[in-house]
Amino acid sequence: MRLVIARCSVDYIGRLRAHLPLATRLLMVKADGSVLIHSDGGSYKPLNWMSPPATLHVTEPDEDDNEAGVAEIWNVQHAKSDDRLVISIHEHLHELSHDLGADPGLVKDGVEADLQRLLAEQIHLLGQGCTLIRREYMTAIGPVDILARDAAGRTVAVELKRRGDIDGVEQLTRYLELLNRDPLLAPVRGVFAAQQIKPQARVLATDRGIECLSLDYDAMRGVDDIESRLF
Amino acid sequence: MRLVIARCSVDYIGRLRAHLPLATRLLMVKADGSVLIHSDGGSYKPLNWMSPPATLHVTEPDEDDNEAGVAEIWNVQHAKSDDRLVISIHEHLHELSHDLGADPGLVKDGVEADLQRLLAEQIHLLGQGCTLIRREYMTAIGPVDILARDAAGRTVAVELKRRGDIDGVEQLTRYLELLNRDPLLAPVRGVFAAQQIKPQARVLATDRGIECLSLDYDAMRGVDDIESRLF
DNA sequence: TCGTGCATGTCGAGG
DNA sequence: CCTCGACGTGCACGA
Repeated sequence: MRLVIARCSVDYIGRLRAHLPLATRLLMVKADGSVLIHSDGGSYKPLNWMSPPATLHVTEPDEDDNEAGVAEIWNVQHAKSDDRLVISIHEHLHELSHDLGADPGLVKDGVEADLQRLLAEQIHLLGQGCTLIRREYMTAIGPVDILARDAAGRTVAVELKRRGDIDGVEQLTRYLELLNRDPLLAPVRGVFAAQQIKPQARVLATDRGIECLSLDYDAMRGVDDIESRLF
Repeated sequence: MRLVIARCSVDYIGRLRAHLPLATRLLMVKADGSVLIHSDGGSYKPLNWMSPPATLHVTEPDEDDNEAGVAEIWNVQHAKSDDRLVISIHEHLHELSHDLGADPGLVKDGVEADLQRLLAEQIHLLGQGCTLIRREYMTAIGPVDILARDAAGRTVAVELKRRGDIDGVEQLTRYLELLNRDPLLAPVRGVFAAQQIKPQARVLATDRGIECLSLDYDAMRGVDDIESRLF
């Protein structure tokens, strides 16, 4: 990785066009040829960037550029598209290079997949006597997160979200509409399950006869840990 | 901005939990307290990060940490939530600080507005004899991208997307429902226009009697260029 | 390789 | 403040 602090202007030409006026910024060149241009604020998104794989080609400024104070031009060309980044460097302030090597990568815990696994294992949270039919039950308009059968033998379709919002209720509504056309499954109950369910989503779900289920992830993981320790 | 190359491990506890095993990485501390942890690959998204506003508090390692080889611990606490990043620094390899100042920001040119302008200008793409009523036709629930009249005199509501997926069909459905209550406009045809339309969105649209229209942006821009050259 | 859905999404506009 | 929609979305996973 190569880090350069420089006064520069930047132009991106590709899926759209974008321009950064002259200012002091951090240029980060990664081992795979990707380039990030960061300011001293904002979130993790760079002001501008080039995705890998890309190649960096440094050229001398032409007469006009030279007159404008450009010392060096970086042409960053994406390897698989016409996307191009042109960095006009006016002043080179700092430089630092270091080989970081490969990274072991991030280990995540608590994304929707974890929540789905836990709910499938603790399917009784849907109600006494519920049994799992399957996770990721495929339909023409996408997979239903969890399909189960309740104590009375009715099919239950579960839409699972980390944060329950209106669009999640819409999604479940579409699934229910489709599933209820299948005589082997109908009638199908809907359950909207999430760690947090927004009031508006709860109102909409209730209005459509969809049950809301708040999930306590820490408690569910606690149960999972205890079960794991038994084996 | 402060840049540190260090051998470190990282733990994030917040909306989820995430862990980065010990490795050499770039730590970027911005002026607003945000922190980014980058490896030497991947795209612009850091391995882990803390959004602003946040505060960095450096503490000495306790006995266990010391034994494990930790030299220094960075506690990064988000100012408005419980999100927390703990960076255990084993080895400090490089350091570089520089005040970048405020950035003038990115100037973007021509994205979604272009597609809408082009379709309005080439309204015949909706079908022979179509005429434009207006762009951004306002309704109580938001603006319809394009409203037109077809050769048979029927109103046509167009929802325009760069990438057409189910959400766009839902949006157009809401507009059609509303527009069809207006006796001056009803009956209103729906056209879902996008550069690419996903199969599931196409299924849903067709099921609801909404026509799908794939747009060739390059061709449309080409026509635009030719027309421009005539004047 | 391509398509699909999630994301600690981020970001900006508008009510 | 919150909601909604766009994004050069990125990203992992499955067909």
